[in-house]
Amino acid sequence: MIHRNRSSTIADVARLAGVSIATVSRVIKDAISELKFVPRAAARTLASRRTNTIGLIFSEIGGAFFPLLLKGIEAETRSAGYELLIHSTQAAHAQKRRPLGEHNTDGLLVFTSSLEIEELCRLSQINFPLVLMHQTPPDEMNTPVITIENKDGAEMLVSHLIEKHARRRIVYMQGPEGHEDSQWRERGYREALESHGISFDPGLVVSGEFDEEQAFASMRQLLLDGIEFDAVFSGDDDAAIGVYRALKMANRSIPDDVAVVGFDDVQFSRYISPALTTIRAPIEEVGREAVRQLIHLLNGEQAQSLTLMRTELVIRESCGCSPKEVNP
Amino acid sequence: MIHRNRSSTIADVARLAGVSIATVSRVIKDAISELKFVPRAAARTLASRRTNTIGLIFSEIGGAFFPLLLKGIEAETRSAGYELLIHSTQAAHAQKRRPLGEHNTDGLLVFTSSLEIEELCRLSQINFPLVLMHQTPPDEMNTPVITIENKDGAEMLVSHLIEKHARRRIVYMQGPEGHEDSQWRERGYREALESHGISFDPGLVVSGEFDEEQAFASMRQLLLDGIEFDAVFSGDDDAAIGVYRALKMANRSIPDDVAVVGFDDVQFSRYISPALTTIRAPIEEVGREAVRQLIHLLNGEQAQSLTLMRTELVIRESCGCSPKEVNP
DNA sequence: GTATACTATGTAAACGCTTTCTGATAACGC
DNA sequence: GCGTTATCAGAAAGCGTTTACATAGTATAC
Repeated sequence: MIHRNRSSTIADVARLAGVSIATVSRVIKDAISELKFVPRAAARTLASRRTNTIGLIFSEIGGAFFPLLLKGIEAETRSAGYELLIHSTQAAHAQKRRPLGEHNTDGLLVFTSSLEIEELCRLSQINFPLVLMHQTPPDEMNTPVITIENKDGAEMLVSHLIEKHARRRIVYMQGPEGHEDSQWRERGYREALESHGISFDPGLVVSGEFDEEQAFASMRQLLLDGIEFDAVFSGDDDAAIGVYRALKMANRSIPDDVAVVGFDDVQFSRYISPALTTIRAPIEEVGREAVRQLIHLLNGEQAQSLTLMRTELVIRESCGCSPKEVNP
Repeated sequence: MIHRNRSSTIADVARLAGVSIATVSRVIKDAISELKFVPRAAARTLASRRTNTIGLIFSEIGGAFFPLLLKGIEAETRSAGYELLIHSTQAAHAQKRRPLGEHNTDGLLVFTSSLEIEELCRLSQINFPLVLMHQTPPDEMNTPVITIENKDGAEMLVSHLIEKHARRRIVYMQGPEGHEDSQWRERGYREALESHGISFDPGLVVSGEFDEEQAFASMRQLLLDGIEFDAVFSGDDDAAIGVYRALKMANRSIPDDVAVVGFDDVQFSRYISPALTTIRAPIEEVGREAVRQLIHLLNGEQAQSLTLMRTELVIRESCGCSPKEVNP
């Protein structure tokens, strides 16, 4: 704020109104618009010990997933009267930068594993308000978590492939190592197989990293290796794009030769060809709910320790269902 | 030679301990990390009169456009050592909320018309560092602007439709009223027509609002009205989706009956069917550059008053070119 | 060996607001 | 009428840093 030239302070307002500074601080009603007075956030923060700001820590802003989450978070944060400071821990995890924390926010929203576990513990220990999204905290930490029904969703999806489309050799394209969403989805996948009497084949689990390119590469390899399969459960929709590309390149028809399903239902999923059958995750709502829980914490109220959002099967064409059954 | 027993400097300690000064210095650092000391941002801000924070004002976080822009902005902001405070002026424009400004940021990035013109002027008058994206400032304001070659892009696109695919009745689906990108694109559209001896028909300009639904509705109407056309230049890629839907519903083949082209080249553009021919706008780079210019301003240096980013024609299938010519 | 320039260190004054405290005045009960 | 309590301004004490200033100590030059 170097460039402010003689902008009015609370003292100016007090003088104009003929009252004390304290009065102005209390009764910030009149005289303010007169001088276009805007309280200096830093001074306020320093005195009141509240930043009035919520921090969001995220890993990758790129994907199709992020805008949905952010939209929910932004809207809810705003309507609660808070500011939003965002921080992405892209690539250089080792960056020296001081992360968001007690010094500049009232509370933190943390997505997946975008924050080192030790920093998480530190914040938790000093009782700093924290809400996790799509990540279970270590046992000793009692931090609210918002996540989605990954297992149920995956199970629905895979069961659909088995029951409606008679698929038996279903590839699971998993996400990044240790990614919780991916682990739960795999569990759902396995349970669906099991409950339909299909034995689990580790050779059908490949790495997709929730990333188009990686998914493409893994799919190519699978095809080159001559592994047989009649369906692919792509860990998320982004990876499904890579799967599509690899299959088309190999002249395998989707869904006739290989049925493909995704997870998340991001914007493009309905537009790709064939339209992707997937699981709709209430991503925006996850964001909103996370903020709500954090606000509870900020107000000293109790927060719900686990919020599990329902997921929903969205049937389109890539599983083998016909376009007619599809609603746009 | 220590005359008195006082005055132990870091060098004395070092000498006495038989280690280097650097070692002693490191000990101090250790003490800091030992106490997990993190300077309070507010106090720092108050004393130094710098927030070390850049503000971003945006209107709609939803679209496919936003993540790209944000990614560039976030990365560059971070690498310059600043924090990022984001604020969206969605829907309720009249919200009482105090916007980002002198009180909590060092400078502001403003996208399109997401900030009222009078607030813009106010900030400009108090010499507050400001950078505009995709929006020309009022004359008296000397604020740096980053924008893209909208006109050139549009002209390339339309010329391609005319020259390569012999289209003559080309619909322009414009963006929101007063949206600068849209205005320039229309100008490019008109110039392309003119330079090919095609007269401009106002009846072929319809409203798409850069929005899928609105584009869908306008397209339906056009079809119902029986207006003849053999191509559609959709103001942006989001709207192109709506155009696709309306045309498919009316059983018009893309690109045989109607060629469709978009603008922006967002993530899904290459995946929809047929793959969308469009203009690649360096959105992420716009974000980066905007931050760079703002940093210049913050450092008291001169900033470039206008940065015009080149756009590039991306030919896919929706214009009528064959898939073979396409690179993935 | 002294004068001078320079550096490191300590001290104290902002920074602009919130909040607690204090005294004065008003309202109230008996 | 007096004493007690509620009400309300104004005064003043922070809030946790930076920074300007003063001071002491050290190196450099003659």
